[in-house]
Amino acid sequence: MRRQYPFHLIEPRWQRHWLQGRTFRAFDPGEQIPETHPFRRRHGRATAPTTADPYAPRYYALDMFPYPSGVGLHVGHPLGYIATDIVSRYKRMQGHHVLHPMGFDAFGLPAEQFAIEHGVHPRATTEANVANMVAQLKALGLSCDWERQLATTDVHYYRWTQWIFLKLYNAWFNPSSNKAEPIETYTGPDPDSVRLAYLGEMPVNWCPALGTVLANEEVTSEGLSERGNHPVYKRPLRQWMLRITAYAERLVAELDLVDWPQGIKLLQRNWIGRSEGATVRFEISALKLHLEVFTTRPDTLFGATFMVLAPEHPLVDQITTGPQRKTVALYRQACAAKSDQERQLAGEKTGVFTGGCALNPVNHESIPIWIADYVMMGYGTGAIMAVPAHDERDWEFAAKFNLEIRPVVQPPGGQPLSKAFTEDGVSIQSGLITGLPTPEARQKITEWLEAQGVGKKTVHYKLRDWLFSRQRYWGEPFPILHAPGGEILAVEEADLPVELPQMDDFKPLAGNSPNTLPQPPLARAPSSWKYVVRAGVHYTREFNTMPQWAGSCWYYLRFLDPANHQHYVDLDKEFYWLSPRGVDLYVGGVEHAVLHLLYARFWHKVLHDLGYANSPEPFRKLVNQGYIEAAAYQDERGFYVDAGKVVEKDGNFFCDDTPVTRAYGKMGKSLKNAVSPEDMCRQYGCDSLRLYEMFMGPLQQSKPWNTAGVEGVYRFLGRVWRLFTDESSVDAFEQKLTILGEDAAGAEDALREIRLHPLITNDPPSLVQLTLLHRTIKKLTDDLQTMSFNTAISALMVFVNEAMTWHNRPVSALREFLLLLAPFAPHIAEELWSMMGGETTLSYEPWPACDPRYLVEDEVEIVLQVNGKIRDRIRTTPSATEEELQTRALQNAKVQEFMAGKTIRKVIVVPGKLVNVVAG
RNA sequence: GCCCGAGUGGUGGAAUGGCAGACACAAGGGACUUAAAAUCCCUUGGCCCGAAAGGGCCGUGCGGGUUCGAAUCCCGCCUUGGGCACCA
Repeated sequence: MRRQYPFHLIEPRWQRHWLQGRTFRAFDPGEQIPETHPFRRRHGRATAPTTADPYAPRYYALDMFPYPSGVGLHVGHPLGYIATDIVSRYKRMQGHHVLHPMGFDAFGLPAEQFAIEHGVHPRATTEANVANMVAQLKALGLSCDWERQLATTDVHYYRWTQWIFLKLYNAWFNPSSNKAEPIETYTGPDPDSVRLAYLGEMPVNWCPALGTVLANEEVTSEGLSERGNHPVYKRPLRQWMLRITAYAERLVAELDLVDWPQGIKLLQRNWIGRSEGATVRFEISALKLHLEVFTTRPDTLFGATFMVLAPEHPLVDQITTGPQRKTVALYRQACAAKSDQERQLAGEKTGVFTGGCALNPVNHESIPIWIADYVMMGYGTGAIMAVPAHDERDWEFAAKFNLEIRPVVQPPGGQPLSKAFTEDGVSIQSGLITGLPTPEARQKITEWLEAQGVGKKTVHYKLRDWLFSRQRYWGEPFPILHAPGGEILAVEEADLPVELPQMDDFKPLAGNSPNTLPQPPLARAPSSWKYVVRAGVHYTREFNTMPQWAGSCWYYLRFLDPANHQHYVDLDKEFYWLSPRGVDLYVGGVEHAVLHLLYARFWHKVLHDLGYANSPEPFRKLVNQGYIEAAAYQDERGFYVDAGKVVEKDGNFFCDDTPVTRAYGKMGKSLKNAVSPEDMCRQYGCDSLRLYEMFMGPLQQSKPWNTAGVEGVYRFLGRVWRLFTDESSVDAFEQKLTILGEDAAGAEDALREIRLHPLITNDPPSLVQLTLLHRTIKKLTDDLQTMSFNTAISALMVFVNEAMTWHNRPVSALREFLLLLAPFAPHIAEELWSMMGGETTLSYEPWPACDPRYLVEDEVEIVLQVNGKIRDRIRTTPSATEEELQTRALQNAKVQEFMAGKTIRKVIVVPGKLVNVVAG
């Protein structure tokens, strides 16, 4: 296949030019700008010509940074990077100061697993992988400020991750001010009980196969680890927790401040799971005890005919009466033996009676107390009042164990209940709230409970505190020391970082038994690291490490000031780039909806409360790119075969002559259908790759990769090349290349011998040419605003297809076109720009302005309809009045033909568009 | 089970109340060429009438509705992707 244009010379040349010229350096306010930098010509101020105009609008475009995995990138990864790069380049041309950084989320399981598999230290593999991926990313021509590159594993980075942890440890959430404050402002008896980072002994998700505990967010709904699908067990362990629940309310409410897809907001809201209700106190007079339950339907209290406790509830032993002890003990044992997964498979309800009874506070009836595993210890108080008439689960339980079902809410129709009625209705048989509709009943009974001192209005959340420690080597060490007596001492800020010790054996101790206990690898670290003396006391370091999410919680802040050794980020820079509402554009996969995005918002809010960040939210606008899918092929055994080896014959697929079946899935290693960006760049050039990824369809949508589809945009760039260049000089150049060798030293110089197309002239563009140009400018500007890259590229194609037929090619129009093309295909645009006499780079050239004069049309086509069906079209001036249009429509032969024999009932005229004659 | 999103030619998609299928891919035909590649031109949703020019009918997952007019709005269903799942 003949090469469309010499991208293999053009692309490296401009990538080198940008890098060496520091073209995409994001200058901070006050920073010295080199004399010759194109940024200076655009943004240098007359009064302070050497620094950037601090008042120019700034723009922060960010990608979710990648893991530096050993297999590198496939063409699915750059989708978002290309999108933010196009926006960055566009914003730069619009006069914004653009910050577009890139970094690596290098701690955590994948990097460590890779290191274990290859028997090398994770530091070494991480560094090699980062270097490889940087090269891959640079080859895409991203306009990143590489001087800000960082990795979460850099000591100078994780030092500040540890510093933020100390801030969390030394802070508490003050409910009266509704924000985090330094722990010193806490006046209660036990500061350790309110810290935002605390050691808690609680049932956690223990995954023996991974040798570590996991956060709730890392466990799937099947009770398996999100990474690797290993079984997970609940075990009570003493672990570091972050008090994210203190922020539950703000994490829900302040979603209103950000411009995110509704779906993502909904996912977060559902995960946080706010529900309003009441806590109600049930006395157990015989034992001088009481039980608290949480209910969202306090209006159904009069229908509570029994109570149910979680099997693990701490009061079960006291409540259980003699004759029931054996049954209860057996049932509790059976429950404990079940994994989360088994317990979630909701089969028939099980449970046993404890023998105890409690008093319903509203009517002082004595009701039996049961235990059942459909009540979870982890939500509410671990105990419920059961109202079988109005709760499906309670109904099922009552039906099975023959307990009373007492309706207390009348459905609108009033028919007798055949199943639980859970909607709103009118209270009946309910004392003081009888006759009230549900919302009022709920409010009135809550007030009554509060007045009686037996209950209060309560808000509950599904969100649990964040389990923050891992029994892994490759993570940030905690800046925490343990005294022999168990007291905790935080490492002084001045003593940070706590460096990860050099170790040869860093493998986690994995096991198959759920009863193996976590053993952090750092417990095997050298004694010199493990033991610390402070003020004569011998301390042991914390052996757990932080989870992968820690580093990604704040990297967008460190990009603002990556080399600062005094502060985690300079507050003035933070204010400049992030105020008032955070990163301007954040693009990444939807899979981080409740993990990274929730954690990062939490940290940001703490930093904000403590005065270390100005904005209340980290990410103002979020866009989720879709997945790139690709055909994947399975053989008879169901194993995936290398998609690159599959051939199609008459609609069937074969790999090495054995038949295989086709399916579509997310591109990646596991489906053996990855396509590498390098292959694409080698064959078509990265401008084509960029263009194709954007041309495939809307960014947010998942779509299948089709390598053949690249041909279309590649041909388009070939046409662009031929629009500008003289054919005979290109032929001469190609011949010279053949003689010199493709990559010979002189090859790049030979590029300069290519002349402009002879039809390119300095003549002013014609009206037709200007009309096309300005329509294209309008379309591109609108589409970039909404990130509709696919239709923007289509408009560029329309322009070129049209311009190829022109008899002259006016310089001014072509230059404007290049500026429109530049964000999408920057290399070819730069090359042609310089051929057209441009100096240095077009990156800071002003974005073309659309002149509305050229958008007005002197003639429009009007559609003529009869009863909604198109019968003819007429051409007319855009200013034609409704009357004129109506007259012309009614006189139209085709219209009359279809109206024949009918009477006109109505005529609808939409000026500039259509006339619809309604006849019958 | 509940909550979101999607469903348009052979394919990716465009059109978000006013011309369905922009722009591409693939396919077919032609020009150029010794040949190929590349390039350029033409055809390309289905069915029907016509020798042709041209014309008609149907068509945006399915069924209903609102409207002069619906791919687009509303109701019900089907398929599919994702999230949650005994959350009191």
